[in-house]
This record gives sequence, C-alpha cells and structure tokens, in this order.
Amino acid sequence: MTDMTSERGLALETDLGQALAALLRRYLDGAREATDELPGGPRGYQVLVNATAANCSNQATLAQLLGIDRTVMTYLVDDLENAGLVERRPDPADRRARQVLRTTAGEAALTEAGRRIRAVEDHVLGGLADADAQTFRRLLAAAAVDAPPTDHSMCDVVPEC
Amino acid sequence: MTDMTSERGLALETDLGQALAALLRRYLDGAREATDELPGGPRGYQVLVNATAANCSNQATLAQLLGIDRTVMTYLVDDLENAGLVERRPDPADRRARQVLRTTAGEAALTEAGRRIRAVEDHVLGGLADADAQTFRRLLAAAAVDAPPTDHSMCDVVPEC
DNA sequence: AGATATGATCTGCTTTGACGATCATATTGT
DNA sequence: ACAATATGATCGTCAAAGCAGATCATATCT
Repeated sequence: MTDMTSERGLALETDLGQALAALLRRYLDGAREATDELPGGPRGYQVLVNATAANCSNQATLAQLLGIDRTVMTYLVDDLENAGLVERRPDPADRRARQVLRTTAGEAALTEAGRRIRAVEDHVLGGLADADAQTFRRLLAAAAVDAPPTDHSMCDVVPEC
Repeated sequence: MTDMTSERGLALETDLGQALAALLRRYLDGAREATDELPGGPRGYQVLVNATAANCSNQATLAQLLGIDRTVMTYLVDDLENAGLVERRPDPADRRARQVLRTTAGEAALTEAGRRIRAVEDHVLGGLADADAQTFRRLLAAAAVDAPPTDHSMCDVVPEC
C-alpha cells in the first residue's frame, strides 16, 4: 500500500494543477448539493457572496472577479433577480452601470447556503488537521489575492467604491 | 486602499471555493500557453504525466483520476497516440483494459512541458514566500490525496498495480 | 459451457460557456 | 445643447465537454 500510495501521490505532490483541480472538483461536488436551491448553483452562490455595495459590484466587476464571461453573468443575475435574491440598481456615481445588491431575502439565503457551504469546505479539508487546515486557508487566500488579473483597474479611480 | 483591499479580500479569505477557483484559473491561463504544443493542452499534459506503468494507467483509471469523462479520454488518448507520445497496450493482467504508456518521445515532451509548467506553477504561487509556497504545496497535496472519490476501488485488489 | 460483468469505443443529444456584434444609456468635448 | 465617445448590458452564434445508450471484446462466476 505504501508503494502504491507514494506512486499515486507522486503526481499530486509534484503537479500543482492536478492537485488544485482535484480539490476544486471535490468542492464543487459538495457545493452543487449545498446550493441546489439557489439559481445558478455554486456560481449563483459566489455572485450572492459578492453582491454587496462595498465591492463596487456591477456586473462587469463581478464577472471579472469570478472569472466568468460577462454575457453569462447577465443570465446569472437575471435568475437571481427573478428569485428575489438580488436587485439591480443604477450606480449613483455612474448610472450606466448597475449595481447588484442582495435583498433581505438574499441575505437570508446567503446565510443558509453559507452554513452548508462551510460544511462542504470543512469536508474538503477533512484530510488536514485543524491547524494545518487553517494554515492552508491562510496561504491559499494570500496566493489568490492578486489572482484576478486587472482587478483594480476600475476601482482605483473610484476611491469610495 | 486598505479598506478596499480588506473588503475585496473578504470573500477570498472566507470562501474556499472562490480562492481555489481563482488560483486554478490563473494556473490554466499559463498552462494553456505552456502546453500549446501538446494535443489536448493542459489535459493532455495531465494524461501524459500519469501515463506510467506504475499507476495502473488504464483509461478508466486515468479518467477517474483526472475527473474527465471516459468518452473524452478516448479522444484525448487518440490524439496523444497519433502524436506518438503515448502508446496503448493491452494490460497483460486484463486484456480488456489498455495501458496508456509514454513513449520515448513522450518522455521528452513531458520533460520539456514539465519545465514550462513548473515556471507557471512558480508564477501562480508568486505571491507567497518560498517557504510558504513549499508549505502550501505540501498541505495541498495532503488535502488532495484522498480527493479522487472511489480511487482505491480497482487498485486495492491488484496490489502490484 | 453459459451467463453475467467490465473495459473501450462509437454515436447522438444536450448543456455550458466563450466570442463577436449590437443596442441602450451615460459621459465628455465643443 | 448636441455630437462624439465610452461603458455596460444583451442577443445570436458556435465549439467544447459531459451524458446516455449501444456494440464489441474479454473476464469472471456458476
């Protein structure tokens, strides 16, 4: 078994992409169940998480932040809006743009879904001791922070965003 | 800026899925370039990495390991085989299954692509100090090891696999 | 030997997501 | 104020990938 494990784990240990993909797959497997009440599934959840005024949350920014196409974002927000979880509102600073904001119902849905997602996250990191899991989360966040490519481009010029 | 950064980072810090996805996206952006000579791109590379006799590398196992559909795996291996990078060989232990093994040319291609992928990996983890990056790799591998769902099912009964 | 199970391939279907073009609205320059 | 420009949102098209079903070859069980 030890032979096999070491052989098997070799690619996972050396290949960052494979390990990341495996972990994300596992996460999404659980997240799909945890978010089956939300329109858009895991992606709808991510939008909901970020649909707050503090994030200058127009659709383009959200799309860029989550790495999905802006045309897909339209349908995603449509569905969330039809479900009454978010609402579109013209940005007072630039009324071409439309902010995507959680409604009260959206807050409640987020709280509930967040609880279930949290359980999934814990399950995904179940192979790590608590301290290691915490360290992993910290390093992951640090590595990911500057991941969104041209993230600050539109917020730099709008400080109050 | 600090306000914005903390707001912005909030989702990344608390939401495992979002951070994982952002990091993987970044990896794939680089990996696509790094593997543009290989059939199948990043996925072809992953297959190539795992196409070794030590991994009981039949197509079903590979597909499960990489989380891709078995019908897609057929085409993927077809392309790699046509490019002369791997060869199919009936498993002597079970001639229904076909082992996918790297050829000499495949080894060379893997070495070259691996070098470029390594650079991408380093870039992806560029936000971390070297020691932190190493820790992250270690924890990621540990968390991912038992990720492939029913991984051991077919190898448990074939010890020499 | 016959029945059943598994692996690989092939075929068709459906969904998803990305890309390009277009439309609507707001901002800027004169 | 009005044209020119810019930005964001939407629509239509298309390729990639997953999914289900059927077929064939080989293995295993009884």
